[in-house]
Amino acid sequence: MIRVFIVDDHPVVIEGIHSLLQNEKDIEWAGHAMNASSCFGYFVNNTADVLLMDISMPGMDGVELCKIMNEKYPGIFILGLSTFNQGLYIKKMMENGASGYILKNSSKEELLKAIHTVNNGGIFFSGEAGEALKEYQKSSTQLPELSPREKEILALIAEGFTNPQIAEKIFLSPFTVDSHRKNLLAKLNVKNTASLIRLAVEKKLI
Amino acid sequence: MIRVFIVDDHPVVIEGIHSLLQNEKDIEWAGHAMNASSCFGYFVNNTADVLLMDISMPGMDGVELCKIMNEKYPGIFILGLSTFNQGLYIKKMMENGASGYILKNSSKEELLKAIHTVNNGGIFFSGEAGEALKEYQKSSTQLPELSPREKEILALIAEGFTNPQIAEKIFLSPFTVDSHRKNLLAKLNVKNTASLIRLAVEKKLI
DNA sequence: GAGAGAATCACCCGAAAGGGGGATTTTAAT
DNA sequence: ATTAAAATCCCCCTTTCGGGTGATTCTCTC
Repeated sequence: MIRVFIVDDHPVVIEGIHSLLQNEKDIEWAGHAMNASSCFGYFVNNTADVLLMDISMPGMDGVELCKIMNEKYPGIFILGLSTFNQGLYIKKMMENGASGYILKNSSKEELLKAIHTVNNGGIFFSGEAGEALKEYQKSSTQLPELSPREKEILALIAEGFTNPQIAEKIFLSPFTVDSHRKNLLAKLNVKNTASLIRLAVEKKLI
Repeated sequence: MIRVFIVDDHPVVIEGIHSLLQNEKDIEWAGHAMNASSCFGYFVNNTADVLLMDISMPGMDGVELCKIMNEKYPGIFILGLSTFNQGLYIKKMMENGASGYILKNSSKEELLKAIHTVNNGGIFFSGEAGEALKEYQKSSTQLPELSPREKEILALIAEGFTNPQIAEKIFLSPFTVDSHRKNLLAKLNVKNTASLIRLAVEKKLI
C-alpha cells in the first residue's frame, strides 16, 4: 500500500489526482496540503510514502520545500509536479532530492507508473520533462559562469545605461566598467552589445 | 440547470473540475473532450450551455477552436481556461467570442461564479487574469507598428550585425540602414541598442 | 491629385563601443 | 604560502552609434 500525499495550491489538481487515484487498490490517499506550512503540519503526526509536490506555489517555493522535506524525512520519495516543461526547475528539484518529475497533463497510466517507480527507489521522468531537462543542460551548462560584478553590469547595460553612467551609478571607474563589458563579450562569445543583450534575455541571464 | 462541457487535454483538469462540480444542484455535467475534433463530434448531436475551454491544446489551438465554436453555435457561452496569466491569449480568446477567462488554480467558488456569470450573458475574469489583460493591453497596444523594413533591420541588429554589414547584406546604403535604426530607437522610445534589443526580445518583436 | 507613410540616400559631429595592450589589488581556495 | 580568479584601473586607436537635419522617390489611400 503506497500512501500518497499531495502539496499543490490548485484545488483542481488536487481533486483531479485524487479522483484518478481513488480506485487504485495499492494506493492510499494520505491527504493534501495547499501550502508549505500545512504540509509541515501534516507530517508532524503522520507520514506518507510518496509526496507529490507542485514546483510553483505561493509562499514557499516548491524547490525549497522539497529540500527541507528531504532533509527532515529522507524516507519519503518526492515527485515534482508541474504544468509546463521547465528545465530549470526540474534540475533544481532533482538537486534538492526529488526522485522524479511528472507533468500535470500526464495520463493516469503515467502517473501510476511514476508513483510506483519512485516508491521503489527509482527515478521517473515524464518523457517531455526528460527532454526539457536535457535541453536545459545542453543550453545552460555550456554557458560560462558570470561573476556577480559581471551580472550586475550586464543588467545595467540591458537597462540602457552607457559605461560612464554605469560607472557613476556603482562608483567605479569607467575603465573598470569597460573592462567588465569586454569580458562579457569575450566570455559569452558575442561580437557586440546587440548580440550580448539578446543572449542575456533569451537565456534569462538578467 | 446549466449544462457544462469541458475541452482540455489534461485528464487531471477534467477530473478536477468534474469533481468540483458534481455536487452542484444547478449544474449538469455534459461531458468532456480532449481535443478539438472530439469536441466537434459531441456538438453534432448534443449541446451545452457553458463550454470550458483550455487555451493551449495539441492540434488545434484553443483560440482557434473558440472562434469556430462561437460561429457555429453562437448560443454557447465560452469560458477560457488556463494555468498562467497569459495576457496575450486572454485578449485573443475575448476577440474570438469568449465570455470570460478563469485560471485553473481558482477556487470552487470562483469557478461557480464564473459559470453562472457567463451563463447569464455576463463577462467574467479571474482577478489575476483581469490584471494580466490590463497589463498586456497597456504594454502592447501602445507599441508602435514597425514597418516590414524596420522589422527586418531590427532582426539583423539583434543578430549582431553592424550598419555596414546589414547594408551589404540587403543591398542598401549604410545611410539608409542607419536611418531605419534611428527610426527604431525613436518609435520604440529607447536610448540605445542595448535597450532596443532587450525590448525587442521581451516583446517578441523578433 | 493631394497627402501620408514608407523607403531610400546624404552629411556633420560628438559620444560610445570595441579591439588591443597593459597593470595592481582583493579575495578565496588549496 | 601559493595560486587562481575576480575586481580594479589605465591608455592607445578605430569603428560604430546616435542626434540632428536634410532630401527624393514610391505607393497607397482618400
